Amino acid sequence: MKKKKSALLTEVELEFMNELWAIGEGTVRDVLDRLPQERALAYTSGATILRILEQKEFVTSRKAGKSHIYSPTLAKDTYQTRSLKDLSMKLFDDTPASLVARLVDDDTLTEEALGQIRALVDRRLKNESG
Amino acid sequence: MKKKKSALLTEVELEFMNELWAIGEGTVRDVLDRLPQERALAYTSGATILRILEQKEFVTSRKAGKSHIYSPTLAKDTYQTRSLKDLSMKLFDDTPASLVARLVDDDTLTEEALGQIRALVDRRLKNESG
DNA sequence: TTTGGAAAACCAAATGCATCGTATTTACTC
DNA sequence: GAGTAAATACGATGCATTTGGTTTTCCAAA
Repeated sequence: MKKKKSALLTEVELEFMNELWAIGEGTVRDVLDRLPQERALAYTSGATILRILEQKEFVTSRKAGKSHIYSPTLAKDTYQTRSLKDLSMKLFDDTPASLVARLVDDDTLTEEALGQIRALVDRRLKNESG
Repeated sequence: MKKKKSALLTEVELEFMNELWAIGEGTVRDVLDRLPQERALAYTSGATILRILEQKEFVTSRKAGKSHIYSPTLAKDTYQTRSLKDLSMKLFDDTPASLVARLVDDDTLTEEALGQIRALVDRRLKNESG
């Protein structure tokens, strides 16, 4: 009885979800129109992706006129957390600190970004409920 | 002429690379023996994965006796950075700070882990070459 | 030195999923 | 009812994962 829910989005699925998260909800056309110029997908391709997302329960749809309007069933935040957990588990021995260690070692990080990161951590530590 | 270097490991490839990184180098048998009990892959499956990794230039091999010995061509650190960059780009608007924000918002993070994270960031900020 | 066997390499493919599209049908609008 | 835009059905292609069957390679014993 292994309920091995995949839970993670594929590359193209994520591409579509990002647009849905940005606009809240939308039709196939809405999403397609938001993709970059050079990404010239056929209408049916977009429809297929959204249908698959619905099947995997990442989105739901409702009928409006002749179109379906799709909306995410999970918040982007939630999915971000899930992804980080997955990456941490697979590549960082399930140790979030070592993930951050690698991140802040990145030479291309700006000082500004570093400052922001410290501020975030500090704020969180202060707000810790005792 | 798009030279679309994939650059990222698949799930099983990563599983194998993790073992190679742990032991430095090894044969098909060496890697297979390190996988968890319940992961009962056929020998040929392991050999195939390593051959693909070699083809993608994530490992090289040398002959020793009748076996091949495989070793990584890139450090785990390097690949960690690459993965984080990819995740940050695809899911965090290319803003590492928001990635950390999500990470430290995770309720399951221990206070200890949070402290470690802050220490890392502080150390990095102090060591900034002026 | 030959040979027999074990371990590994090599080859070729089956399965399943992700991506993308064409052809066809359906459903509004005027 | 004609025209248009969306939905649905269906399938081609390619990659990831896994394996079985066959050949090669090396070692050790007769």
